[in-house]
Amino acid sequence: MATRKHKQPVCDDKPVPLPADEAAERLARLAWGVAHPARVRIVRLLLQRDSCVCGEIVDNLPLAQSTVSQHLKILKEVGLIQGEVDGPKVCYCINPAKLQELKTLIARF
Amino acid sequence: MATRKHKQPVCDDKPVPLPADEAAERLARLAWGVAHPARVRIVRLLLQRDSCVCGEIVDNLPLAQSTVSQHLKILKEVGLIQGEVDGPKVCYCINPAKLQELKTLIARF
DNA sequence: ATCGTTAATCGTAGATAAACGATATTGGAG
DNA sequence: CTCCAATATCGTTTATCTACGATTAACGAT
Repeated sequence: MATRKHKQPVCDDKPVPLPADEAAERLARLAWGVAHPARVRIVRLLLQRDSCVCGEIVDNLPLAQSTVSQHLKILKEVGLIQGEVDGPKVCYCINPAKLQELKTLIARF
Repeated sequence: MATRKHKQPVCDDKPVPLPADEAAERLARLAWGVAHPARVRIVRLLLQRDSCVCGEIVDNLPLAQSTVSQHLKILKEVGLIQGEVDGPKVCYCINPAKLQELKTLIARF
């Protein structure tokens, strides 16, 4: 996608379509974070209980522990959640700022 | 994902975790529709011009016509846009109801 | 009837995602 | 120090996405 080698008069009438592109990528990335039922449920769960040990999340999803761990990783990478090590456990919680950003960007659609 | 053969007491204390799951899938599917920069831009474009011939969309994206056509197909499948044949051209427009649904579901997060 | 334009579909290649089991890693208990 | 429980990571398999060019289908106009 990022190569941009086709179409577009390159630099004629329009100012340039790139500024909108960066915004599009941020929104796409955030949307992507919740573009899977398991991840939607994880976010919901974290919002309800406000914080949640990984094991609880696993128990609430019909997925293997390793799979859940991967989804958590994705959500972390996107920035929607953050995990804090608490002894042998890891406590996850929502990153309100990022969630708000997602809400705002979608709302402004 | 859909096989559900791990974890969860299957059918004990909880009424059943499926109602929430269905909602999660609807949201995930809608989010998925805009989980790609090109599709975000298409939606934006359609909102600006309120209707748009396919060719214009192609001209506004750094992608081949066939690729754009695929993204349009995805957006159509998700229900966010609809296309109407107009002679040899196809005029796309937003499906306001679906977009609203997406907004609402995200806002209620 | 044929041609040119527009858009969808086909076929393919490469990248990424999703899921799992198995294996490491970490930290607290004994 | 050793063991156990909780997570993360690895390796693999299968499926889906993304992108492209080429082809097909649909329509208007000549």
